[in-house]
Amino acid sequence: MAKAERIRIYDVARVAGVSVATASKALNDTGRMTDATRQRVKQTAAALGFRPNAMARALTQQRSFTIGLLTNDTYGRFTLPVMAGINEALVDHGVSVFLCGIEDDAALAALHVDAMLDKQVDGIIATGKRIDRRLPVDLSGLQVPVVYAFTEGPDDAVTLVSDDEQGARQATEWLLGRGRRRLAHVTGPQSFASVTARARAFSAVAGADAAIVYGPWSEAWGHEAVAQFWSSDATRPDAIFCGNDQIARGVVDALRERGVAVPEDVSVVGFDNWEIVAAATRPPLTTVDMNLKELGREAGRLILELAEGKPVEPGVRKLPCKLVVRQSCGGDALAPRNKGEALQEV
Amino acid sequence: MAKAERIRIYDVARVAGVSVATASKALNDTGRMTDATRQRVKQTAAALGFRPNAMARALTQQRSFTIGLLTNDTYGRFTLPVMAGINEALVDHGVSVFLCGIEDDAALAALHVDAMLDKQVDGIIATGKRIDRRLPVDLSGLQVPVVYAFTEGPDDAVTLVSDDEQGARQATEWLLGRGRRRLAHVTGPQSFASVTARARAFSAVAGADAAIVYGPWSEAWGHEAVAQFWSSDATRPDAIFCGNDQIARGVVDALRERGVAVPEDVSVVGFDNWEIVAAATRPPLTTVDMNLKELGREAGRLILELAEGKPVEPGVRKLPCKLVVRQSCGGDALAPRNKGEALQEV
DNA sequence: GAGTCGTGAGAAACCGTTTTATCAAGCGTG
DNA sequence: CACGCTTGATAAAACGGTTTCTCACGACTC
Repeated sequence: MAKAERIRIYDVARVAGVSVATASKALNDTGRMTDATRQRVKQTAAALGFRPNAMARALTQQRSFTIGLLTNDTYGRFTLPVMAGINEALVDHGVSVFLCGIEDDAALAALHVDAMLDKQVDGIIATGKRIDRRLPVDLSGLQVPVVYAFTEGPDDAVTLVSDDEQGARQATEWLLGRGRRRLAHVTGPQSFASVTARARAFSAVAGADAAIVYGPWSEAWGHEAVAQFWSSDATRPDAIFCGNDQIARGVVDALRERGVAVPEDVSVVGFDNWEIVAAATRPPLTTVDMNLKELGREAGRLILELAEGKPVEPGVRKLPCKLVVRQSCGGDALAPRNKGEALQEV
Repeated sequence: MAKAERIRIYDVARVAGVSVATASKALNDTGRMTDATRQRVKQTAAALGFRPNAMARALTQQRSFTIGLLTNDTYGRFTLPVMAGINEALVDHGVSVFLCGIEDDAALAALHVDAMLDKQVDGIIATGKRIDRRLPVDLSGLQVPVVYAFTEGPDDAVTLVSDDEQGARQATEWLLGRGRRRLAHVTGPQSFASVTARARAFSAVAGADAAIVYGPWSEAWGHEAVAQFWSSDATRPDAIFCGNDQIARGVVDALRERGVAVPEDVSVVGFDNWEIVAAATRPPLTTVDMNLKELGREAGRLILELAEGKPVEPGVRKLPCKLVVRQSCGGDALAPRNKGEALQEV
């Protein structure tokens, strides 16, 4: 099969019996001409299967319909849904995404950014695996707009993060709503901004005397925390809100091994809604979903507006989390309003 | 800070006191000129911070230094390492990657492919979550080269897959090498080509009478399989080779709950080396790594050669797996030669 | 019937680079 | 000293579109 020569606007013009200029204007719905002419050109183009060369187009217009996505999460559970959301928001506008994984390597990052700039991207979205860390590259002062999603940016930048406090509040209120009264919070290292934000919200709702313990983001830490709590009758909670799903899984496993029934004796809530962990836990975890895909969609929308020159208010935008109810807290009679939707997404 | 105008080759030429043509040739090490002139132009370009406009360049040359990556794995554990490998192979050549997630949606796929073609990609790499399924889009007869990685392509295509049989053989031999004699294989649905390939290799090494049971790819199935085996004294194996790490984790958990010691009483091997599962299992899993990153690197190298017009032999290339030794089989006195390297990558 | 105006369409310039064709100068040669 | 050859450098033509500017023509006005 011979490689079909790609047909150019020149061909369309010739076949339709008009000039190249007229053809261009007809196809872009610009300029003035008879409606008949416009239709004729369009039909000819369709018949010939004409597709404009995006390179040539980008050269004259100031848009390449291309954006760059920079991440240092190669490419873990946080970046993945964010990417999916970005793509979803942009595909309808004919915008393609350059994916660049930079492994906390400043030189590699600079290399990728230069390559993007050379390729005339209309904007750059920076994303990472941690909300309170910056990528190892300076994106300020670039000639293209930048949006930061799930990673820290300069103060005057457009930044999107999930609302950790709101998510933690919702989880805690849910536990209280199920009649639990002795709440505990088992979470990650205090050096994470997310950890302190969630802990703050937990304290505000559960009361200042509710226990909070910090440790690594691992299943093993979940086991250890349970061991600590159950070492004395006085410290045993009837509900445990965990900083992520891995810790929650460790907690649930440890409780089962001790003969403590989940959710009958103790309710457990996780954080992240990491399907593979949350759904495999026995019983499956009720957990907080950070809505990362929606965060990605929003990032896509914003970078698009910026690329089109529309003004976007700089600052940090917090997007709400939602609780996904499974079985680790018991029946769902008191499920929050968004429950149905949440389960659907699972 | 005023947006600095991007400087063009025209500026370089003017400052260096040469024509645009000379400047172009100087910078690309083509054409003929005094070495002094060439150096002067290069220094001027460097001093001015000149970066060529990739769009303009792509218009004249026949290369855009851009490739498209199509995946229906949005974007799970298989595509991720493959992508990382591809990027790694291409970044040094100044090639950027368009990432397109198509959710088994033929219309979306066609949309993305058209967008890629419009953007003059130099090639397309198709990848997926399953080695024996095709993407819902026909990539044959395109005017750009295509490489299939971890997904099925046409017979006359360039295809890269991991060597399931070799991986399974290595795992099985490893169990025999540790003195185990009653081997069993707990794996996924028989409808997967990977499953039958691994089972075939397992049988060949462990003997035709070694048990093989098929089920879903889940932890729960691991539990259930153990229950079946332990229902009778006659059927209890002393080593279990699992079809993936999730099943293996279910098996290990089930054994522990029954008071069967791993690895003392029973050795367990997984498949996939999915860090998050393999490392969190107690004890951590010895498992087969499909070397997906290397597979991605190879895909990158191949698409590059094809884009440069070099001939590449079509057909299926199988890349070897390697065993990653952790603790679920006991000490590592008999570790295979690649053990050191394997552990390093963990 | 001459002047004005709105309208449809095309010629040409342009985007930023590469590449081809051309050309002037220098240099040895017969 | 005229001739051909090599060499360094440039002008100009691509590449495939968009956009600005110009123009011819018919209708309308007075």
